[in-house]
Amino acid sequence: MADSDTVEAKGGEVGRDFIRDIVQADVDAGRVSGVVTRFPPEPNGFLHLGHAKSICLNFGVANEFAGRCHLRFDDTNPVKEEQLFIDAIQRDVKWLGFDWGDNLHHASDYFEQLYEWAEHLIRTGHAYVDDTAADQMRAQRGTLTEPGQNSPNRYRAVDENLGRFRDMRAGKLPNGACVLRAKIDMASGNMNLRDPVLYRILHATHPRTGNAWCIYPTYDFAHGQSDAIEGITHSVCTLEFEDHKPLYDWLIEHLPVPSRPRQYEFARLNVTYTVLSKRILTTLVRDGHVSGWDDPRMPTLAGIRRRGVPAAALREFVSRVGVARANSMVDVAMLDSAIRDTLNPSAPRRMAVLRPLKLIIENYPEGASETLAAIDHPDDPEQGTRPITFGRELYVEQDDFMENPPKKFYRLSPGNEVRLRYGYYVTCQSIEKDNDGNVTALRCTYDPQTRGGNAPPDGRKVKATLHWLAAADAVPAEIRLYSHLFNRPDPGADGDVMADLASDSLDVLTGCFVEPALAGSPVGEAVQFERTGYFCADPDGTADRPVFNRTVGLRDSYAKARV
RNA sequence: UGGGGUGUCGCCAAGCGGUAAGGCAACGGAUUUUGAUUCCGUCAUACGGAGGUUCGAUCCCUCCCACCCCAGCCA
Repeated sequence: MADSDTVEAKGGEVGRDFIRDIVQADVDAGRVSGVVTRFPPEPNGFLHLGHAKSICLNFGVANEFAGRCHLRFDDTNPVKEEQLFIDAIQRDVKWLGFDWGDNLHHASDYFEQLYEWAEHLIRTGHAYVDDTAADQMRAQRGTLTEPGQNSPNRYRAVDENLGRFRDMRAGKLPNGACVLRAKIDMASGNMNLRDPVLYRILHATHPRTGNAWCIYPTYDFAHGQSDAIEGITHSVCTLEFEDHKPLYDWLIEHLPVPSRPRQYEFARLNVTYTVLSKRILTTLVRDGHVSGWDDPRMPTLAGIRRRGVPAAALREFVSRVGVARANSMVDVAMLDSAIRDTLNPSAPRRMAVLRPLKLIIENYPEGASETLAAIDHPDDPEQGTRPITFGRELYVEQDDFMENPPKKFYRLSPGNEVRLRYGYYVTCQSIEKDNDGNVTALRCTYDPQTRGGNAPPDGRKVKATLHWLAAADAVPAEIRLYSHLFNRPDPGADGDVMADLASDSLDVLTGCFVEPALAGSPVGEAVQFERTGYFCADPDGTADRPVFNRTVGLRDSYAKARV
């Protein structure tokens, strides 16, 4: 894992938001003796950018108020959950820089207690077993504008309910035979209060409890009670659970739970050109549109990490986005900006040529070469320098040459002089072409008085400085360029998300060269390829053939002006 | 005449009755051996709309409009 720094180690100021204001007010008023939050993922997929917002919020608040944040797996639906996801989630939360300490919990840890509380509800007349078939139950629930109807089983005797519920637990009934329902109000305007299901029969193997259970609590019955058991003071979730709060509170009030947690909701994160829906991300992986959950184009923490984004950049992004209750769509440019701002101060500079064009220096002695010094970081002299080789045959970027340049093209063109960074001034004298008219090489001359890239005695200036590599020791590499997975800012707005999948989100360049210093780059460690972008080695690479991922490009005002 | 939310600059987002923070983007300009970085500067007489209360309203009230969520034995 490339990024092991923790939030504590980073320090930094945190913005204010309505959640923090509520917590602060509760602390000030003495309503809570300590702040306890929780991040409660269901282990049915990988964590993504949206989860990062929740993680930073929950762990962040706990840290700021010297409280604690639990990692709790909301594992109440065994048919969707897997150990693979449980492991990945823990890895990703740690990578993001947060530590739950001893507070790793699972809703499944509370199955026995939850079961007892379900019986409590039955005994107090607040819950009943309903044998109504699922489709009929749906019909009886009414619609958004019409009230529902009471189930014929609603007034079964307590003893009968208890016996039936125990039969459910004992495995005497098949899936779907019946459910346990809370007895609330079938006419409520809030659908969640129309006798919600608390338990269903699921003959399935659970990743943690195995076959110990064949009935499982629903989210509504498990979540608030788990919060109460753990002493959560502020149960923060996303807006779509707002309608569940009355049920959350109802259950807490009708059960002998040990504490009184409160639920608060914030708007989930949306980012342009990406999708943060577990259902769709799962489809992308399952149908092979990406190489896996950690494909660098994926908005998953695993994918983002593999692309080379440091955890600190994600935290910075989340902090810039803020926390509010208004649905919004954040410009992905904000993420790119946070990544650049995080990487720029420290990423070592290197040279790499993505699309090589041979450059031959006619007046440089054949067979000769020399070693020059390249600065590792222009703003951080502490990083020092590294030796680079200069010779008669070099590679420069195809984009840095134009035979017939437009007005503001400062780079190489016939007759034009440029600086080769840390090398020499060179002037293009002529070009070589193949039979198809493609430029195959540039023939140049160099000025020996500009060694190191310094201006010559006559004070001549050049308008461009190019990156380059000596053909003699350039290391062949594969470089993968990624762009948005979707080709519109609001994928799926027209209905079919898959129809908006971009066909060109992955660009694999195979004839690339990188400087020798890059040969053994540790996987995931950020470097800046000068004038190109931030990159990191991908695990797919080998010692003699490294593979690099572009994390994010550099700002390019020339490219922008060009279009 | 179902319930619950939200509407402040192109995109996020502060603001909590006293005269519109900040970030991203954009656009100028300076410095620059990365057309990068950095640095300066520009960018809401205006807070969904209409009324009202007030000396004064983005902040309070009323009505209206738009958008989001809810009818899983998913979370």
